[in-house]
Amino acid sequence: MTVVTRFAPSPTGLLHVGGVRTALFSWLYARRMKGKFILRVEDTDRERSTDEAVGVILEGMDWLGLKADEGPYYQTQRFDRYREVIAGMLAAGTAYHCYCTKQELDALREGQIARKEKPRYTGICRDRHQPRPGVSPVVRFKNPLEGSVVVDDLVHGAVTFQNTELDDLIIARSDGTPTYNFCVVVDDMDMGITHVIRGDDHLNNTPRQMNMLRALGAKPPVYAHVPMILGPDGAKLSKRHGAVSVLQYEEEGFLPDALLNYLVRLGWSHGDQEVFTREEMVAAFDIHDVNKAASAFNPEKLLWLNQQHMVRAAPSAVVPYLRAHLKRLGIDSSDQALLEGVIVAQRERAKTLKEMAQNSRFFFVDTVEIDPKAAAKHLTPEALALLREVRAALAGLAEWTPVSLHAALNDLSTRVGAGLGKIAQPVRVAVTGTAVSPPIDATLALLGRERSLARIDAVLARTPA
RNA sequence: GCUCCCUUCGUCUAGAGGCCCAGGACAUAGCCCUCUCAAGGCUGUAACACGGGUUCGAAUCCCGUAGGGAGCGCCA
Repeated sequence: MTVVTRFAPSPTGLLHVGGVRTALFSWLYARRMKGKFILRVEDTDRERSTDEAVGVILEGMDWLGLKADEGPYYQTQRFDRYREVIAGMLAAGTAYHCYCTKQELDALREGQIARKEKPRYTGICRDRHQPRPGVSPVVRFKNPLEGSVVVDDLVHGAVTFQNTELDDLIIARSDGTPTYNFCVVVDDMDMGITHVIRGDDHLNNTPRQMNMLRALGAKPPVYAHVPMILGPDGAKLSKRHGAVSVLQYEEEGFLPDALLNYLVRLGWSHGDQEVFTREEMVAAFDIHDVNKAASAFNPEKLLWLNQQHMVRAAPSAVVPYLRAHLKRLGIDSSDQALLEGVIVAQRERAKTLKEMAQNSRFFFVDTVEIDPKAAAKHLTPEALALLREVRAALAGLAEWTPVSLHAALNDLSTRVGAGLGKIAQPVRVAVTGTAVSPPIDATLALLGRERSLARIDAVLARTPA
């Protein structure tokens, strides 16, 4: 049997890391089992669904590289099918029209709550076959009155629910539109979903869905309810607690593989391994190994992983991402060799691509502005004197490579009896404008002879100190 | 209120009765390396929610308690 999984977000809010992780688990499981992964947009709530949210879902999945084998399907385009199924259920007697009014239901519910009972529909209309004038009915599913339902969950194990705890849920509103729990059932059935991987907030809905599936003569899929992701403070992820659009992580300079790597390790592990390539994740992932408990999102570890991925990835693979971030700073470079060189030089001192781009401006602009603080500290009269020596030593270099530059600076250091630090800092400030940069030999090499000497000259000429 | 789920260092986790006076990772502290900043290396601080059982022996099994979460909508 081929495994078919699905990711079924509703576009009523933004796609955040919680959703991304369930999408990732579904995607990984499908890849691992050589199955199929389907994207389905659950937009039956016409009121709250927005095109913007749909856009974020599509763009987000695309950025993450979680490619769907089928879809996106939209529930709003399947209304005819839902209506057909409902008609069939009404004919078969597994569903019935309910003429209770909202007011009556509210009163019923309030009474139950007042009596400290579980609020539920009591099935008044099960046997009322007569329409009530002026009331357009909803359609309810006729849930079994006895027995129990066992969800054999891949994460939680067997979970048993008594049918007496379940009531007859509405599957079609009075305006005829189908409701969520029903659409899910029809879709999962029609699309041949074999494994439903979703947030454990849906565990309580599962027995009803299984009952409906059985009423429709379909075999329920295997379920895996994965725990939720909490905010860094352990509170539920909400708009106030870091529940930002997944696209924000792109803007902040994260590599998609790093985010995925971070997310997969929330609730899942593979020995002591922390860093996974996408391929390694696919090879090692098993939904059976997912934990039951919710986990808190830790931004610091994400940052660390992002750097790990920047360091381990092939520089050429990082180039497009760095370019995108440089572009945001108004820098448009297509110098592949320079970009790769910058990545290698900077990746050990940046946690994000955004940070890397910011710290690398000086490699791409014509002239640099000298940070006054750095100048005050490192461009003292003595330092300028040394800088003049450096200028002379470098100007005569036959070749301009990290090795030759390093040798030249070392020679100068012993010749004038000053530590390398005394020599490197003024040069660094002169060519980068700041007191922080990659090793000075690597920096000079990447910058090239022309620009390096020009910047040193500019500083020497700048202040007639 | 009822039903269901969850509970190992600050955080993510390993652990499926003896290998655990609990291992790894992030963070944190110290040291080393060092041309800046990093990265890296080494060392340290730090956890089995609580209480009962079962057992020669429990983080691991059972039962409670406490705490957290979810569902109970003509929302998804």
